[in-house]
Amino acid sequence: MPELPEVETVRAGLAKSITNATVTGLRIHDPRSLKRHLSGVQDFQKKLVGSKVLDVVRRGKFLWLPLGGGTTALVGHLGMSGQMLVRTPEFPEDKLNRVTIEFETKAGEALELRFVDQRIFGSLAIDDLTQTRDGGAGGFSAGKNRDKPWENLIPISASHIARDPLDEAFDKKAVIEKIRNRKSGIKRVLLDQNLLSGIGNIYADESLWLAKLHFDRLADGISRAKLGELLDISNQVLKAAVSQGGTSFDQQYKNVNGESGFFSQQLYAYGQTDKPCARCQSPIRRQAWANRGSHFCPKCQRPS
DNA sequence: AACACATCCTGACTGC
DNA sequence: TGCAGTCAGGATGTGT
Repeated sequence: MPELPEVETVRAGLAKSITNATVTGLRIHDPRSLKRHLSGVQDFQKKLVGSKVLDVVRRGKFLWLPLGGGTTALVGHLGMSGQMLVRTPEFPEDKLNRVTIEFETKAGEALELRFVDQRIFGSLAIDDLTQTRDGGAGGFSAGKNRDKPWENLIPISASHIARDPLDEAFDKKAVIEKIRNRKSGIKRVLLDQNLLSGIGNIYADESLWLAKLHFDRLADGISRAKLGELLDISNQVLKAAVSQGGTSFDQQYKNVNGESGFFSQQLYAYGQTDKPCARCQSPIRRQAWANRGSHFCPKCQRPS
């Protein structure tokens, strides 16, 4: 599913419903969803149940919920098909639910967080928080609060993830220089979460269409000015998609209430195979690429 | 370090 | 209806 805008929509939903809630129980329906918690499901349960959720933080496509004393967090990644649904206990069972976390909110209400994931590429884990590499904030969470002791911490398992284009501390100039040192095609570079995070197949294709760049254009052959334009475009696309609650193509992406996002109505390239390019009317093409697909306009986006 | 690939999985959908 | 084939918003470990 989910790239930055979808994960941010989930983050905001979780923050609203379970900040300051306490974990009262755990039901594991498929332990494979906890495979990234290396010390086993017993340990996961022991560290989670009884903890209070202090905050909900995101960097790129990683989410984490600082717990208890603020030195550990529940780390979630949605992979290709993960959903985090917030339900009341009476709400009918959700299909493909892998893990249920039971909460009591500050107001005393019982809620469940259901981790639904068709393909099981997503995961939940408890991880220790560590200082960020650049000393800045770990990630984004609403309401800046310098009193949050976990402000400048990040889960060890996400500490290699670069800042995303919506991050206040995103260093555009530095990222441009790094891109200029890459000999891969520009799309591969855009998808490299160690260089900049949050962009996946949809928003890569959209950004490249808007910038009129072919996905296989060698990154080191693109001017600094053009790369700056591309990063600005990515920033705008991600922001616009966040404002629409993300992109829902099928039943895979839903917010915490099980609702779809609306950004699919504003896509120019991704999923638009054979439809006319909005600029030049040439049919958009889908080309097999790196075990997935690239959507582009063969006229507006030339390989060289 | 950087790069290209294979791999982890299930279910929905298409066409015969 | 059944069955094979195709497709899917991602990260990671591997060998070079």
